[in-house]
Amino acid sequence: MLQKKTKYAIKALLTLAKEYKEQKPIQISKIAETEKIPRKFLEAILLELRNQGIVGSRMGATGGYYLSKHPEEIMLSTIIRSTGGPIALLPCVSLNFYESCAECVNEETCGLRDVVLEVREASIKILSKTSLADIIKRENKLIKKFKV
Amino acid sequence: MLQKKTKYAIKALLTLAKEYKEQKPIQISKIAETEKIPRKFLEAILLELRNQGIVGSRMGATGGYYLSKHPEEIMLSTIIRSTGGPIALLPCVSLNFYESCAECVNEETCGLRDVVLEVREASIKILSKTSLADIIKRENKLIKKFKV
DNA sequence: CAAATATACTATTAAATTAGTAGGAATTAA
DNA sequence: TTAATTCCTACTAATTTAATAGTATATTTG
Ligand code: FES
Ligand code: FES
Repeated sequence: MLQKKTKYAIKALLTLAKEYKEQKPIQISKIAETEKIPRKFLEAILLELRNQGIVGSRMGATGGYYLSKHPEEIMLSTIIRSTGGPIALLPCVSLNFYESCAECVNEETCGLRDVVLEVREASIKILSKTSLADIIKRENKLIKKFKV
Repeated sequence: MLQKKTKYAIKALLTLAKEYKEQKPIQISKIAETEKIPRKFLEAILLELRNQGIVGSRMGATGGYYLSKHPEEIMLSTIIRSTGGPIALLPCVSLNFYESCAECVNEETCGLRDVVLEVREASIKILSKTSLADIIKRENKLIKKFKV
């Protein structure tokens, strides 16, 4: 399961993506309101995303946050990882949060690891080809579909 | 990420699968020892698996636990679910642990949900076709491969 | 039947993670 | 200079996960 933090991050970035125009900042409070995210929590999340280079910011009055890349270049897998969420089901197959399995004698010959590796590949395949722009596209398609 | 509980469950069931012979019980303490699982914790896990119908048990001296089905019939997806682990990345796409997304206005038109749904399908496809017997087979293949 | 050896069950406790908050410093526009 | 905004550090609260304790109940065996 993704943490709330990760879900909030995705939602916040989607808001930025929807009004994307290079370097044009949007305020935390506005994002918090439209996405129903606790203001202070969102502040911390955006700060983290900034330190990861996913968003940029401008301080002071009329300041705020903006995407540091085009919405088509920001992938779901990147967002999940940047907010501390491992994608793999077990630490022994995680690229970015690797940890060896204490109880398993030998990783190389672990049958469970072998399966879980396959699941990770399948998940990453989808998550790393889906950008913020793609999510918005999907949304529009769904809206059309349900309006009929 | 799978919980330790889930990983312990899988490991324990693999031990039972490796010595599978209908109704032949193996003791908790033996499993705990070979898989390095805290004894009392494993006791609780096996009890839960029994209540889910995945294993059977016999009380008293010479008692213990045994698989209630053939190792080929016990799927990874079933074990994960039985130990409380949702497979989906978000509760709104979980079959067995469904919960609506508080902040999302409309599930039907949510683009994020749409992606996450796809990830779930991909994961379940693998997990629900992989049985305990399959894991053991994979293990043997890997052992062969690395022995050469 | 009694002793030994298992699981069954209930109730806690401990540890770790996640979620959220508080408050002031620094920065910028007007 | 003032108002609006992000930056940053340090907490606190809530929830979930991991693990333990202790007693009851069942079964085998001498
Ligand atoms: S090595 Fe990670 S599950 Fe065995
Ligand atoms: S409905 Fe679950 S993410 Fe939007």
